[in-house]
Amino acid sequence: MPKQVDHDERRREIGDAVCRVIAARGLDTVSLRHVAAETGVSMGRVQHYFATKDEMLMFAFDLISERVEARLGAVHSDDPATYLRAILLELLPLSPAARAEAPVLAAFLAQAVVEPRFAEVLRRGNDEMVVWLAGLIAAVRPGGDPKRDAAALLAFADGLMLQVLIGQVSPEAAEELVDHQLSLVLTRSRHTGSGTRSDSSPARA
Amino acid sequence: MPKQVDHDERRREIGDAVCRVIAARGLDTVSLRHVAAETGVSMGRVQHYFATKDEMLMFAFDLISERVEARLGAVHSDDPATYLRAILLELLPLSPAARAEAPVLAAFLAQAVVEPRFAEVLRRGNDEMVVWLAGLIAAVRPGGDPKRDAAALLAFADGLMLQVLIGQVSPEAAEELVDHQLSLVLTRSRHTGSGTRSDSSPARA
DNA sequence: TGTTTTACGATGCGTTCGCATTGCAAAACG
DNA sequence: CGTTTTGCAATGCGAACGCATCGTAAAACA
Repeated sequence: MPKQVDHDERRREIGDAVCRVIAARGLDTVSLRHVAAETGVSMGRVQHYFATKDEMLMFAFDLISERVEARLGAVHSDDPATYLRAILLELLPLSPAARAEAPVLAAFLAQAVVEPRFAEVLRRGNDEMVVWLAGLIAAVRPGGDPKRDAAALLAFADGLMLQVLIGQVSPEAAEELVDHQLSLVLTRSRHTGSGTRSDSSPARA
Repeated sequence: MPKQVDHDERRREIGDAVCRVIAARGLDTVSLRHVAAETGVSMGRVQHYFATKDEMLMFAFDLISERVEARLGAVHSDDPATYLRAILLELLPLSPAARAEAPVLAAFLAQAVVEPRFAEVLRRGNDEMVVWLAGLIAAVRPGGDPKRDAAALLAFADGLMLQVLIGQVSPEAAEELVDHQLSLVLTRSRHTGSGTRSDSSPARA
């Protein structure tokens, strides 16, 4: 046999190329030939490490998921409010690493709308995030409904990520929006009731 | 010539089929043949009304954009807070119409990340929304930074739309989150400062 | 050292794609 | 009423696709 090769390492190389293709031109432009070219190897090699295109895409999905997770896990702070802020900012395409990964996440997020297999993985990750963030929120501001606040913050962060990606919101503005949103969530929100309804009309025409 | 036909009507029929294909199986599965089959006509007809696939997709994009706009325009209320709430809820896949359009929007949103032509249109629509919502916010709660609040609400709504689409958040929970978020934004937020920073450490590891 | 096994490059196959071309029935128009 | 124009179906073409197959250089193993 030829030189013993690190199987997982090779797979990561190819998976990384898949992510680059997705980030540069979209999930639908991923083909075995493009990925091979991006990796700088032959198509046969790609096929050697992935039986099907689908398996390759799933691997790439797991790969960026792990990377985002690692990036989030590397965030630390003793102060829960600072910690929370740092985590939210890490979800946005602000750092070079996040800027590289966010378009890939966005592509898989959209694909999850029509492919339940992706959606399931995303839901699991999001559920973990809700629990995590809720703990931090409760530490900063006891009482209220920390899980609800966490879910709202995550929706906000996801939407903001996309807005930054399409150039709707600048990185600086995004950071300011995060700070503002955090100040809203962390300062009060004691009540558990339904919120804002200020009259009883059906509000639709 | 054969029976005079309403050109725009035919184009809308086909564009509608494009949206259905996108919603059911994703933007990348759109092909002239699939669209023709979905419309129940021959491929030649599709080609007769759209010179290129790209033109067809752009038309479909404009089509759902107009529909969402129409849906938002149909919302009315005398009370600004109720009005604002109704608009935000209309952005979520809660009604049957919105449930049909949201997956299409999500697909184009993701495509906009790698195709600037889509991004530009989305940015314009979003800018209008910011101005619109900011006016309502200012009417409910004078002072503060209504444009910032509007931008934050839109990011929140976009993210929440996706979370509902992937089954992460139920429609009922989404409605409650909107109410909660509105109560946060509309009740106070007087300050203009940078927000939450609670210590001076860099917050990253 | 001979054998086997591994890691690939190369090539081919059947399908599907976007798009161009062609043909023709039918109705509007002179 | 014939001519022209329009609306479309049908078909063909080259490219790209995922995937299967085959061939082979090379290293681990006996």
